[in-house]
Amino acid sequence: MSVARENTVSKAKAGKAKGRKPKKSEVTRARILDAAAYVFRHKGYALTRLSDIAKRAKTQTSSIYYYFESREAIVAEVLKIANERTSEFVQNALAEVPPDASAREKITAAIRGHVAIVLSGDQYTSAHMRIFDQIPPAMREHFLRVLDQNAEVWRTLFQEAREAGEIRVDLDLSVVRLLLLGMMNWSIEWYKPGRLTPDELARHAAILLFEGVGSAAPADAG
Amino acid sequence: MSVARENTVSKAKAGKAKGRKPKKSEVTRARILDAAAYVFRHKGYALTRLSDIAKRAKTQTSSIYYYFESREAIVAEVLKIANERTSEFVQNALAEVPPDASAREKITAAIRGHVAIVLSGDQYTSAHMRIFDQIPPAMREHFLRVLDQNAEVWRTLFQEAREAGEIRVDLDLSVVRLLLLGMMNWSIEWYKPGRLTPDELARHAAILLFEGVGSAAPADAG
DNA sequence: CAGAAATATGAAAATGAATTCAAATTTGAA
DNA sequence: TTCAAATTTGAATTCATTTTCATATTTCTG
Repeated sequence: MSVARENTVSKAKAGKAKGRKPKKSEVTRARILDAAAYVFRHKGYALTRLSDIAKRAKTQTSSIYYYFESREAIVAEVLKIANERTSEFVQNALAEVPPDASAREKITAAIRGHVAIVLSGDQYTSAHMRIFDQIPPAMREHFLRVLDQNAEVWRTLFQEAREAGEIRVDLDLSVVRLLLLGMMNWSIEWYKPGRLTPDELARHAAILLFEGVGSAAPADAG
Repeated sequence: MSVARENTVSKAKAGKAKGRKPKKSEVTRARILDAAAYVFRHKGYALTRLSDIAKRAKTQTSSIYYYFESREAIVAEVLKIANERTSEFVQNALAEVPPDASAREKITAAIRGHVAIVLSGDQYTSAHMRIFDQIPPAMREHFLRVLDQNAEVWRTLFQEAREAGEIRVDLDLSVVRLLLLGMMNWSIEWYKPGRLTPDELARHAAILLFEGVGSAAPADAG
């Protein structure tokens, strides 16, 4: 029932390296990014001050400029990392289902992965959801393209499902995919940890997607 | 099958009055609000300048202060109107279904109403979606309460549906309701007029909700 | 442990926008 | 037509924040 995966989020890796000792500047840079993600997540783009970020990163506002060109550069980096993580989570979840699984099983796994990261409390992902449509147009443009690339996995999954006859033919695949993404992404607006686990939410979403809420209910809508 | 009603959105009514000649100041105030909604919708909260609003309303930045206390006061008014309209649309859609209709039919109608306003291009509603989580915490707090009140209609509908045995019992009603709202609200992020009508999108959402994509398409599906 | 490179700092400058205000203009009622 | 009230205006003011910069401190290497 539960997903065994080690799909967890760690601190921003300072430097691409695996075992190399991180340079001090890399650590600081990562600390600033973590702080930025946190503040952006909680305050939104408009209300976030460089000084808020500096405070949380235990440094000076002016020090930030040693690591980043500008405020925008920080935002861009946060969004980039968020995208990487989201895509990673979905990939990991997918990697766990056996290759011969049905398309429906794969999609269900992907849903669990996506919901997991969205609701993980990961600051980067949360920040992304929160600030995406607050950023300057040019940057938005850029990340829309990134987003669209990441959507490719989903497109493929739904395509497979249709070919396997698992999706009724009077529905538009794109619309279905986007509605599903909507359910999942919007959940960050209302989800509060405690009453409901992400996996349980994912189960609901999968049921809505594939079976609908009608039990053996009277379909008679005359 | 289609929404026969004249569920349309008009310019901000200047003054509560029905037939009274609108005072000039009321007209101007409404023009500023319309402009504000438009700019907020397109630029988001952070990037909207009072001067943008003024320009679009064909007035001066400083003139705005004759009508509104502050920037915040404008935002608050825009959100208030948006909430009124959304709730109105859903109510209207509901008013059309015969009282003895099944809960499922009512919910389907409500979905059409909600999607209709969300995708209507109405500046107020769009602005609401766009800026809601960018506004200052206190205001957010306030409007969350308003939102929750408006959600009451939906709660009631789902409750009815469950009592009528139209919703399988292993699902949490709140979760289902919120996932549905998510599908619909998120659609503003990706919907582009043209390829797909709001009614068609609503149909997809209703199918996901009640039947899922896996079911066979009914032979005679309108 | 010296000296260079890397990093951090606080103060000052630059920016950009919201808001205030006193005065000018327009409106509408008598 | 007149005059008070309503509305508009542009110029200051205020304010908060980003960014720059010259200098100080720390870290790392040899």
